[in-house]
Order: sequence, then C-alpha cells, then structure tokens
Amino acid sequence: MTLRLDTVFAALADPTRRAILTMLLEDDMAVTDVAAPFEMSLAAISKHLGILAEAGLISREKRGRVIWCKLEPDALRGASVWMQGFGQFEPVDLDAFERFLEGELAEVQEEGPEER
Amino acid sequence: MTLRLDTVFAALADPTRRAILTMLLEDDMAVTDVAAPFEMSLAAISKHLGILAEAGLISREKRGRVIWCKLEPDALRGASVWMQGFGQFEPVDLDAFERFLEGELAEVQEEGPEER
DNA sequence: GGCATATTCAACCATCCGGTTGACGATCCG
DNA sequence: CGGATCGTCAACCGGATGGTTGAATATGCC
Repeated sequence: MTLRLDTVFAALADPTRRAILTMLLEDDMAVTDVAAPFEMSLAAISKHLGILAEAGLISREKRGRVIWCKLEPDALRGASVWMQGFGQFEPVDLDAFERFLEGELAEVQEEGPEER
Repeated sequence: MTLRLDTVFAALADPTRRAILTMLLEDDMAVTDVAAPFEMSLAAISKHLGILAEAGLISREKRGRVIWCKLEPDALRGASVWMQGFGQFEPVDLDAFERFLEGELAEVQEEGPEER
C-alpha cells in the first residue's frame, strides 16, 4: 500500500513518463508509436513503460508482434486521495487542465521531451 | 512548471518524507521533534526536510535556535490538478482518509518509519 | 566566558536511475 | 525460407539519491 504510493509517485516524477501518460490519455498506443516523438532510444522508452506498468499506471497487451499500451487511471486514485487529504482544493478546473494538456502534448510532439 | 511537478512528485515518492508531511498536518514542528520518531540520523531528516522545502511542500522559519517546519499544502495543488485530469475520481472520502492517516501516524510513532 | 542544544555542512559510501549500445527472440510477410 | 519489423534484454556508464559520521555554526543558558 505504501509501496504502491512509492512506485506511483516515483513513476510520476519523470517528465518523459508523465508525457507518455498524457499521450495515452488520447488513445491506446503501440510501444513504437509511444517512442516516436521522443529523442531517446526505443529501449529507454521500453524501460519507462516498464516502470509505468510496475506502478500499475498502464497495462500492456501483446497482439501479434505489437504491444499495446493502455492507460490505467485507477492506479492514480490512491495517490490522488492521499494528496487531497492535505488541502481542500477547489474543484478541479477541467478546462484549464485541458489547455495545460494541449500545451504539454504540443511540446512533446514538436520538440521532443522537454529538457530539465 | 514541469520542474515543479518533477520535484513535488519526487519528494512524495519517499515514505519518510510522506510521513513527515503527515506529521506536519497535525501541527508545526521543530526539526529535532520531526526527527524523533525515525530511526535514522538527524542529518538524514534534515536532508529530507531540505528536499520537501525545495519542492515547496514545507517552509522553515528560524526562531531562536529552533527551526520550525510548516506544511505548505498549496504546493500540492498543481500535482493534484494534474492527477485529477486522468480520471473522474469520486469525491474524496475524508473520513476514510482520516482513518488512513491515523494508521500511518501510528506506524511511524510506534515502530519508526516503515521498511521498504 | 563556557557549556549544552539545535541544525547544517562536508565527505564518503552503496545503491538506484536514466540513458546508451548491441544482441536477441518473436512475429509478419513476400 | 529469409528478411524486415517490434520489442526486450544485458551490460555498461555517469550522475542522482538516501544514508552514515564527524566537524562546524549558531543560539540559549548559567
């Protein structure tokens, strides 16, 4: 349980992995397609996907030689609940979030993953 | 902005640091008192507090020779919003959270920080 | 002043993390 | 079959992370 929070938060701490999750929010994707917009190697992306899967944030299903990655947003619930306990945040402004996501996606797709 | 998410999530990925935040939820605390229930050295706790402060999750104020640590839950808002975008989680059950927190606090205070 | 307390600093160590490259197994297709 | 594509594995590397210890700094107290 605590372990799950460890791995979920650790998985979310990397901008490449957050970008991947954001991409998967739009649709399921094959590993190669996930890797396409990034500048790093396919193996690196494969590792990131392994970490996300380990945290339960995505699932992977092999169909033919293609492995399809699917977002599993339920894995975020525990972490979300934990965080919400620290403040009565006002209801989430989903429009603002949408705009933010578009920005993040644009970043990834135009320039590759953001530098640190 | 992305940097902030990086540091916030990374800070939350460690169980000792989450336990510290939970303790600070109850009240402001001096560094020595924060360190008391843990088995590790004061210097280690001091480092953890530095990381939490760097992420904006706590603030530190020196009064006399004592440094008081204060929770800054606003720093969680960005991360919380980011996560909420991934699912329409039902309204948080604050009672359940309260019970969970009591469990976590009890763990820390009775046995020291949980092992991994 | 001189000692005790509170906290950080600095150096060190083992391990983890994020990336690379090259080889490998699996699958599709002509 | 043989070649191309998909994805992972293994070994390696540099830098970050989480911990230690011992010295240093700053403040409070007698």
